[in-house]
Amino acid sequence: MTQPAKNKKTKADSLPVPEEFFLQGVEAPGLTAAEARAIQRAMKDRVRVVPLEAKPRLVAGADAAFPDGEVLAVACLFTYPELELVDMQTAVMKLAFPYVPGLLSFREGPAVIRAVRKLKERPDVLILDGQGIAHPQMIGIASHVGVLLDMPTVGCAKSRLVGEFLEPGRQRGSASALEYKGQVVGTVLRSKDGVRPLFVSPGHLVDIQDSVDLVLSCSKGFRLPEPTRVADLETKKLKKKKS
DNA sequence: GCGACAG
DNA sequence: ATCTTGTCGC
Repeated sequence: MTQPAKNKKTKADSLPVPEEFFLQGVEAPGLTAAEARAIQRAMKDRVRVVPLEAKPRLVAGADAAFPDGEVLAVACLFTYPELELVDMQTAVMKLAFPYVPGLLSFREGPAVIRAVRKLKERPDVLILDGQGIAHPQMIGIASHVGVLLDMPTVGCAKSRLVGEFLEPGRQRGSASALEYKGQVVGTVLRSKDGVRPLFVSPGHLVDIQDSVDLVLSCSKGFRLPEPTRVADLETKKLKKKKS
């Protein structure tokens, strides 16, 4: 048996063991899109869509902004269901991955994870700006971050990435199924009368019903639920400060 | 080959 | 996401 002159081994071939996905995958600079997708395929089996284990007492929201060449993530912690802000943490990193539809977690994930880890208390559930399983590989940023943090997460995106749906009613609370490849992967939810609907899908350790209930119970008069809304506002304030 | 395409 | 003032609507 003749062996190839070169034992070419791509980063995708030498996939890290689960515990090392974060260090070797997500934070690896120079990662290619193909390698990122390989990591997603290897990680997707770890995503668990199950009912939330217990009623949450602490809910967090995270989002990111991009001050030239950097990723600035903010994580906000709230009591639930009161929704009182009790902590806020940030993380700044060099931008190491471009925006590629379907690979958002490799661009924002690292910073978001760092910010969440800095919170003084561990959230019972985390809401992220993006998709959960409503994703081409069933592992959007919410699922990806949830697996890496081993924490319940909910994806709450402002627009659609994949799937078909019927426009939900115009009243707050109206919802319709988001289907993709014959599966219901999420809910198109009207969080406020007359506004554009939100695309809610389970990230990790939560199910579709939990996701919708949480987003709705966290929405206080605005389109976005408080955790994500406040994190987004803060993200922009901090970015402005930098420039 | 032609669209679609989280943030 | 980001570049950007005023402006239409509830």
